[in-house]
Amino acid sequence: MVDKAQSLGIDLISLPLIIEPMSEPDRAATKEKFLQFLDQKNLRITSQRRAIVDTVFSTDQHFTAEQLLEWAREKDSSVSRATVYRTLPLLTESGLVHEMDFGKDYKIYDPNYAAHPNHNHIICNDCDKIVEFESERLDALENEISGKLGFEVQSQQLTINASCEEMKRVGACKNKGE
Amino acid sequence: MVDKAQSLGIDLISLPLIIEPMSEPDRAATKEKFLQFLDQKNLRITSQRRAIVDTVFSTDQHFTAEQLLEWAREKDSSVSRATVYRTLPLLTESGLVHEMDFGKDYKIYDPNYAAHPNHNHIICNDCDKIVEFESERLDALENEISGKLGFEVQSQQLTINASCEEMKRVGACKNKGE
DNA sequence: ATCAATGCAAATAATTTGCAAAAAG
DNA sequence: CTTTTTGCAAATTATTTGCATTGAT
Repeated sequence: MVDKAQSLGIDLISLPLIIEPMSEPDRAATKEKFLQFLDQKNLRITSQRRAIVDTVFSTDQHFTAEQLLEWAREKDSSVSRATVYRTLPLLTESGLVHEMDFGKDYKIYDPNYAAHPNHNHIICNDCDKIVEFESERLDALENEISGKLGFEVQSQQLTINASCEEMKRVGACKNKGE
Repeated sequence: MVDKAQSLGIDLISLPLIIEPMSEPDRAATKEKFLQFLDQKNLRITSQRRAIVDTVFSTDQHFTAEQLLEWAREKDSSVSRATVYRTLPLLTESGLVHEMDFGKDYKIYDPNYAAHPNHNHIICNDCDKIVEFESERLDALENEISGKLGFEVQSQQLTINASCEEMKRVGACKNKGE
């Protein structure tokens, strides 16, 4: 996508981009990285961990701990809630999954940071849909601001709560129902 | 501060600004707004609510529910934890205090949104100090990005986790210990 | 064999809530 | 007086943890 746009002479720097879903090979490669991460820490690859990891990297969807438990149990019914909660910190520590808090009473996990380490979220207040996007201009501005204030950015999270313009015009959100 | 900079010909749009603490009169006016908010909802101004509200708008510091309880009890020892937890949603609903989640297991409340509705936070990983700043360029970029993606911004939160450059050079964080 | 990892069930901790008594208007 | 608000203590809920057992290497 980037190559195509560049060949067309489009100025990508000025474009905010909705991020593409990770491809299956990308997800498989990310899973492999996580297995290596476990190996480096001399952690064992149990059948339960394998079920959890397979689940996490089989989707580009956000998920909660409870959803992960449910999905992982479809692959291996012996997976317990405790093991899910013990595995999630390993996933976030590896940097391949990010933990997010959108003000609900549960955490949300995002497996798309491996491919898009600086992406951000717009949450539609009408349909609760979450759109992921990245913007190089935004990254640059954050670096500039932080530098002027005497800091160096290590990570950042921007969440924009928004309404669909469609909703206001037509009275219904085009994203509704997904 | 803004006027001074403008008279000097400084381009404020390009400057990220660390926000100034709210002045005592500003805080008093904000408290008044909240009392009006209670009145509009036909809610009673009890001695406990008065102690809580006096506490909240006597500072520009962030606080937790537990801290608010402790501080409010210094003004009125009859304030209970339940009343604090029942009053916090009123404060956030009024828009004069914002609830924030920085990944800890408790919420943090910020009374500075009345004066600076779009401000953001840089958290120093070395000393945990939180710096509040605002940037019109950032606001403009967020609006532009949202618009291109078909949304209209309603609110936003940007948190930058950063390290002090001072820390890296000198090995100690100049903000440490506050 | 050895030691990490598991499931279970109990523990934690922030926040919420039912209820009878107290207080605001 | 009437209705809201309170404190208390019990409940809730996501997450964490102790421990005896199981399983990976």
